[in-house]
Amino acid sequence: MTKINIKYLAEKLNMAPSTVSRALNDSYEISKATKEKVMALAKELNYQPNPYARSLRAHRSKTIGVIIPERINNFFAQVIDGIEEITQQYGYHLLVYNSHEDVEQEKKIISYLLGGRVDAIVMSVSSQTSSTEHLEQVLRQGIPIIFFDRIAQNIPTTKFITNDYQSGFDATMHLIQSGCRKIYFLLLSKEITIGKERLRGYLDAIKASNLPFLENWVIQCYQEEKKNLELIKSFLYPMDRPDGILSSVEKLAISAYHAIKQTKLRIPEDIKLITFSNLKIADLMNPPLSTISQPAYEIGRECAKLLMNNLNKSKQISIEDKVITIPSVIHVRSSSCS
Amino acid sequence: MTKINIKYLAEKLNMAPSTVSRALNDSYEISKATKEKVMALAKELNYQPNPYARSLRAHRSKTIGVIIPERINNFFAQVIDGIEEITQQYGYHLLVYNSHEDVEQEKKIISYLLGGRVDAIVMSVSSQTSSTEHLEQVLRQGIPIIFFDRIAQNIPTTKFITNDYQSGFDATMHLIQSGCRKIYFLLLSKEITIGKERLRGYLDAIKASNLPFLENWVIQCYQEEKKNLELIKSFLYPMDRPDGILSSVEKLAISAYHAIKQTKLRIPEDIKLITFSNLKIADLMNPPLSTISQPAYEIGRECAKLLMNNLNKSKQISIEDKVITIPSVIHVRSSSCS
DNA sequence: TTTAATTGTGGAATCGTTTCCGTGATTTAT
DNA sequence: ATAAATCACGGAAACGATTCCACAATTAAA
Repeated sequence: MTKINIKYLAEKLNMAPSTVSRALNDSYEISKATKEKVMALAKELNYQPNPYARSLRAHRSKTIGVIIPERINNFFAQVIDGIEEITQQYGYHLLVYNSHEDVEQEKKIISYLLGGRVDAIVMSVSSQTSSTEHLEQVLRQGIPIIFFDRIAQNIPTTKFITNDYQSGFDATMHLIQSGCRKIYFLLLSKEITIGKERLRGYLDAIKASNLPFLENWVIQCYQEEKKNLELIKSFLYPMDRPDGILSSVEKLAISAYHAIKQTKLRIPEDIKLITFSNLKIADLMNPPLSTISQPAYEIGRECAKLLMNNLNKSKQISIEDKVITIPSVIHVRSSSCS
Repeated sequence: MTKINIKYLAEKLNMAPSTVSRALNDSYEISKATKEKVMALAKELNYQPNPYARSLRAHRSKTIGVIIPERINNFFAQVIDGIEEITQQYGYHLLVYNSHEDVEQEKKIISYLLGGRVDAIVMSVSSQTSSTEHLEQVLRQGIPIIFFDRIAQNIPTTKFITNDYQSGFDATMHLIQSGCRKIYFLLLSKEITIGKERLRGYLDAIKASNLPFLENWVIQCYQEEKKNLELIKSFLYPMDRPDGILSSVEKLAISAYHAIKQTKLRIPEDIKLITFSNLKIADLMNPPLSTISQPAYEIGRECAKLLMNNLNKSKQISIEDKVITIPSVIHVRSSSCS
C-alpha cells in the first residue's frame, strides 16, 4: 500500500508539493483550474492529510484533553457530551482520561499532556487533590486549563461550577421543612471545593433554622463502596440515628439507599434523603430519589465555547480568572417528603 | 518561554541532538556518564518530548480511537474504563467519540481517523449502520479495527460480543416460567446484530414453549424517547396487551417503566419486564429491575489486550476474523417474577 | 513603450524526533 | 605488534505538511 501524501499527489500532477498544499487549503494564490485538478485527484485517491505532520508544523493539535474522576457517572458523561457537541464543530478531538479519584493518576495524566499533545485541558479534579503543584505547571507551560465542578480555586483560570452553597442550603432547608431535625451530611472529601461549599450551605441552613448541630453529623466517607456501606450502617443502627441525610455526591446516596434497606428502615418515613445527582432514572427508584441535578450539558458546552473562542482567535489567549456559576435544579421526589 | 526540545538540550550539554535522543531513550551505545548528564538536565528543565514529532517519525501515534453510539450509558462507560485500564499500561491514549446512533456522524468520525491519527479503532456501530462501506475503508487503509457488542459481521476482524442469542432465549424462558404467555420484544433496530440475535433467542424460546406468536409483538422502536413512550403506551392500553416485555436495550426498558406507570399498570403483577442493561442500581428501582448484564469491563479489557498484543509485536499485525463470546449474567429481580 | 503591479507556481526551510551511516578512539584477538 | 572488533558519539536525512522567499509570465499603470 502506497502512502498517499502531498508529495505523491504532486508527482502525479506534475506540480510542486507547495502548490498542492495551497490548492488543498484553498489558497487565494492558486488558480481555479489547478485547485480543481488537485481536489479531484485528492478525492479520487482518498487523500487524508497527516494530522501529526500538521500539528508539528503548526504547534497546535486541535485536540483537547478531558480529565474526569469517574466515568460511570451520568454527570461527567453529560459534561463530555456537552464539550464534544461544541468542539466537534470546530474540528477538535477529545482525549479523555479517568483519574479514578486518584491524585497520583491525575499527575501522571497531566504529565502526558504537557508535551504539547493537547491545546487545552478541561478537568474536574480528583477528590484527593489537595496540592495543586501539578496543575500550576500546566499553566506555566502555557497550556490553557479550565475546571468544572471540582475546581482548583487557587489556579488563575475560569472555573465553571453550580451554585453549590445555595443548593446545599436549599436542600437542607427542604429536609427541615419536611420535618427533619437531625440531618447528616455525607461528604466525599474535604479537599474539594464542592464538598466544602455544599457543606457550608448545609451548616448555614441548620444554623438559620436554630436547630442543634453536632460535628459528627458530617460524615467523611471513603472511596470504597463497601466501606461506605458499613460506615453508613454504623450510624443507622443506634437509637439516635439521623432522620435526614444530605448526600454531596450520587454514589454516597446509592450506598445510603442500600444501607437503609439493609437496616430495614424506611425512606422517607424513618429517614429522608436528598442528593446531588444527575441520574436520569431517579424517578423510577424506590422510593423516587430527590435530587439536586446540575446543568451538566450546559457546563460542558460553556467550557468548550470558552476554549474555542480563545483557541481560534489569533490574538493572545487569555482566559480570565473567574468563577462562573450555572445554577442547579432541585427535583423534590418522595425520598425527602413527609 | 523557550521551548525545551532535544536541540536545546544538546546545545546546553555540548552534544549532538542524536546523542541526547539516544541517551533519553536509554540506548546501549551511550555511556552511563552521558546518560546521567542528559537525564539530569532533562529532569531539571522538565523536558517533555513532542508527541507529534515522534508520531510523524515513527508512523504510530500510540493513540486508539474509540467510537460508541451513546455516552450516557453505563455499559459503554464500563467498556471504555476496561479499555483504558489496559491501554494506559502500554502508554496509549484514547480518543473517544460519540456517534449518537447516527451513521452519518459515524462516517464523519471514521474519516477523521483515517489520516493516521490513531493506530487502531475499537467501536460499537450505531443502530442505523446497515452499509459498512465506511468501515471496510478503515481496513483497506491498514488500520486495525475491532468491534464489540454492536458488530459489523461482514468485516473480517475480531468481534467481541456476549451470548446474545442464549441470553435472549433464557430471558424469554424465564418470563414464560414466570407465567407470561404474551411477551413483546422491544427492538432498537433490525440493522444491528445484537438486535437480530437477541430477537432470534426470543423467537426460539416462544417456539420451544409451543406458545402462540404474532409478528406485531416485535416492536420496532425509535431513537427519540418521547416517541417510544407513546409507542409503548399505545400497545398497553388495549385489552389484548402483553403480559411480559423483553427489552433488547436499557433505554427502551426505561421508557417501558415510564409508560407502564403512566397507564397505571403494575410491574410485575400486570406486566413482567426484563431487559439487557448494565445499570448499577437496578436493584434500587421500583420494582427492582431484572437485567441481563453484560461483562462490560471484561469486553473492554479483552478488546484492548488484543490490540496491545498486536500493535506492540514487531511482527505483522494480524487480527483474526472471528467472534469471541463472553457470556452475560441474568439477574432476576422482582420486575419479572410472579 | 517602459515600468510597476499582479498572478500562479516552484524550491527549500522548518517543526522535533529518530535513525542510518560514519568515524575516531579504545579495547580485544591473533 | 598488527588487525579486528567494540565503544561512544556526531552529522545529516527523513517523516509530511506548511510557508517564506523567489521568480517568470502576464496584466495594468504611467
